[in-house]
Amino acid sequence: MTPETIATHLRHDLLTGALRPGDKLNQAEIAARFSVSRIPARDALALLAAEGLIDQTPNRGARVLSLTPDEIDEVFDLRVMLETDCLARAIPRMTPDSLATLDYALKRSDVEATGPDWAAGDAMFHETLYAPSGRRQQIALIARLRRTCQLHIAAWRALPAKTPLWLSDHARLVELTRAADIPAATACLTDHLRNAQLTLQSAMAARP
Amino acid sequence: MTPETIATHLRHDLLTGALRPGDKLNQAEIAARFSVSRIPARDALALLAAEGLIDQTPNRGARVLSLTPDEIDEVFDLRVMLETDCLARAIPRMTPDSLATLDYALKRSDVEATGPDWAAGDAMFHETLYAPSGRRQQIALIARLRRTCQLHIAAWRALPAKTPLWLSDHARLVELTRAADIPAATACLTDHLRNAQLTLQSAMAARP
DNA sequence: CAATGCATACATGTATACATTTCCGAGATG
DNA sequence: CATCTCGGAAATGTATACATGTATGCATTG
Repeated sequence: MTPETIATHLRHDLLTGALRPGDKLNQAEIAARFSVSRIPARDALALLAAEGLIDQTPNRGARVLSLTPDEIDEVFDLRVMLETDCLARAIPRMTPDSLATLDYALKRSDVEATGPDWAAGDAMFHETLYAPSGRRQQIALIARLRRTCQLHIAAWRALPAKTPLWLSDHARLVELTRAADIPAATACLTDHLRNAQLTLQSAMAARP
Repeated sequence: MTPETIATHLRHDLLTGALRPGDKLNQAEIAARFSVSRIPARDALALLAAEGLIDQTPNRGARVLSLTPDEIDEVFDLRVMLETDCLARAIPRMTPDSLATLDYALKRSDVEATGPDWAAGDAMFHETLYAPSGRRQQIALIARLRRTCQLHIAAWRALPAKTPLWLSDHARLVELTRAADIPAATACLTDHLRNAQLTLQSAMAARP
């Protein structure tokens, strides 16, 4: 059981709502759960801290990242900026191959949408959408910001109710991408993200 | 000697060119240098990895981040996007107080510009410039990207020769910010960054 | 009764020792 | 002569034990 494996399990818990913002992560508990000493448990926490999913304070342990509504707005603004730019760069570089891969990703995310790991399918779809841009740094940054949002979305169960909506958004994104209509595609993506933002914000406002 | 302190020292070495991209970071050496066991040395490396300044590969140690010219271009593109946006948001929120602070930051960066830690002064100036935007996530992201560039700039000694140029850019940025001329200020900032990008690229091309 | 200080339990941080993996070069082999 | 294999040295990873720091409750005090 390596630190990466442990981090993967914990990441899953974080992104599915089993661990919620503000929750404390105890080294000894993690060590016991995975039958290792505290050292690899610490290493796993360091990995998650590097991804920005948890906050570590010296001598005070690790807590799940907890963003304020204002900070969440900020992150969504960043995502709109970075993701629309990435999509605009990806569209001119789409090949028949990458479009076929995208179709496949759409189908897969459709299937996973009703399961417990719907977020993984969503993330996979968007990664596939942006991949042809070839912007690895930017894509990694986007994935990171997406995860911090997903952390809160999962905790407030803010999206599953609107699954049909974002699935149709995805389908439309693929259409517009195939049509190489950059303005419409980026506008659609912006809408898609702003919707998620609103849904999350109202969920957080309803149950603080 | 805490891991944070060790990381601070190492970060200094990284951003001043004492440690260059691709260099290996040996846990035992770091531990010996700071008279601690390997555990805090490992923790310090984890902190630097979280900042994106080094790459860690399991069982194969840590190496200083080494970006390809293409990746550097990508990072500069991201910086232009994020920094101009941040500046555009900061300008309308400038107060007499923040402008005075900015003047002070300009003077300080001027003084430090000829010293060995010129980069710290540069970073401080830009942070002060963006601070009124109130966008903490964005500013943190910018600082991170700036550091990855600085890592390469220091290694190739790519900027010191052009110090007068970027100092005058800074002065002009303050002027335009005081005049609340957002288009001109963001254009100036874009130029400033593109110049740094070109200088670094040609330095890397000259001595690969 | 509120506030402060203290003691104890608990969590995190560090050192040492040992296990495992990787790296590098000597030697054999085709 | 090039390539492959193997062995030892060096580096990283992990477990255990101990040290240090933090938090919770209770007693004390104003």
